[in-house]
Amino acid sequence: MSPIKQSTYHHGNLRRAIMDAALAAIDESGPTGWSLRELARRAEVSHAAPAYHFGDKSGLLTAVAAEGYELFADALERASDHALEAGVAYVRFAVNHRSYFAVMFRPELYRADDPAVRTARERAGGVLANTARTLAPTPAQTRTATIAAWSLVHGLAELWLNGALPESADGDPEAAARSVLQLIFNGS
Amino acid sequence: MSPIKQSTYHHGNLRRAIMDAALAAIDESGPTGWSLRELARRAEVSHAAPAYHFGDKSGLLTAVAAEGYELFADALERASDHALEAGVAYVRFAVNHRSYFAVMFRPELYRADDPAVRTARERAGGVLANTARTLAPTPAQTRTATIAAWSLVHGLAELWLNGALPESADGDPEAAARSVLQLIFNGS
DNA sequence: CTCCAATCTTGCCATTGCCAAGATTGGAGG
DNA sequence: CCTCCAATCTTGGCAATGGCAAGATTGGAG
Repeated sequence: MSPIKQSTYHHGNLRRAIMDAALAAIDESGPTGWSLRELARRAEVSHAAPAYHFGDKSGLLTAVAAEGYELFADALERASDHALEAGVAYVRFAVNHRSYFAVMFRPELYRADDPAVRTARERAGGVLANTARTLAPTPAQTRTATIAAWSLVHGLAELWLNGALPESADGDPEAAARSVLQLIFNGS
Repeated sequence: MSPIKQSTYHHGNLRRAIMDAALAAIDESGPTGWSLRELARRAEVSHAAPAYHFGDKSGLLTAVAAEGYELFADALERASDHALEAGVAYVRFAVNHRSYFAVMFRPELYRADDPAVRTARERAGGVLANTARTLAPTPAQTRTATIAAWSLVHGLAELWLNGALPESADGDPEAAARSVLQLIFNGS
């Protein structure tokens, strides 16, 4: 709008802007339904700016996964007092941060052995394992119970996100998670 | 090897050959880790042969999803006598046919409203719902129990496939499914 | 034997991912 | 205040990709 021509060069760090554009794009078209150049146009940067900050496409997704696992670990920690609430938090995170979630559990899309990713993922895994530990009827079944609980919430999140459940059209994911978890934990 | 130059034109129907090449490629690099032209080279056809048979990339994945849901429904039907065995069959299908499975539950990759896909998916869903019906403690919880059972096996399959569980490196997915399901169903 | 529709190929173009080289900037050091 | 520099960002270019259009080949119908 200004009649004075602005510089064509950006100065601040565009890294955040590009990440946000990527998250928005993933939200709309899935983790692979967009191109780097399209992203650059969204963020109003040159077509090579993403490559400068992230190396390449899988580098960008690596950063998304790392940040995602950090946020995920935070969210699980906040609810780790009660196993049931932690399960609800798992599903809530998946639904409210679907861009992160859709990348995190598709290791073929990014460098899963990246140090930042590995650290964050292990932190989240630790919280999860700790929370699930209380669920096993006997100590010998700790591992099986952990896998069962994890599978339950992860499966619900995935089915909800990809629209396999009719409920995901208009329903409330947290309520669904709560009733499923109550049925499994308490038999009611 | 033959000294006589073969015709450069294929005659039979290449559709099957291209599908198989696609399945192999998906197996190696995930549902989006390959290109149509790479596929054509694999199947030793021209670079436009896939487009003739499937229209475009998402058309090819639509065909994969449709065939996948058919095979999936078959597999579930064969085990539908016992809920637990049906659950094991769910996981077994995911692991043994990961190419299909990886596409089926990513509707943003293909045309989910395709008639063939829709029919096959509804058939599989029917078998699943029928099998799970016996699990609810009270009739009012039928829906919740169905979602719970589905989530459990689906989550285990996903976690196993993307390597989130350490067990998936060398373990036996069917055994894992069986112990998880026994713990949830029988409490042991 | 002729012809045709289905099948498959070649040719083409805009777009993409990525690399190399150039441009611009704020800030450090004098 | 000036110079210089490293980080940041842009422009330019190339091979590969997806998809369309047009041409080639074939088995089979009549």
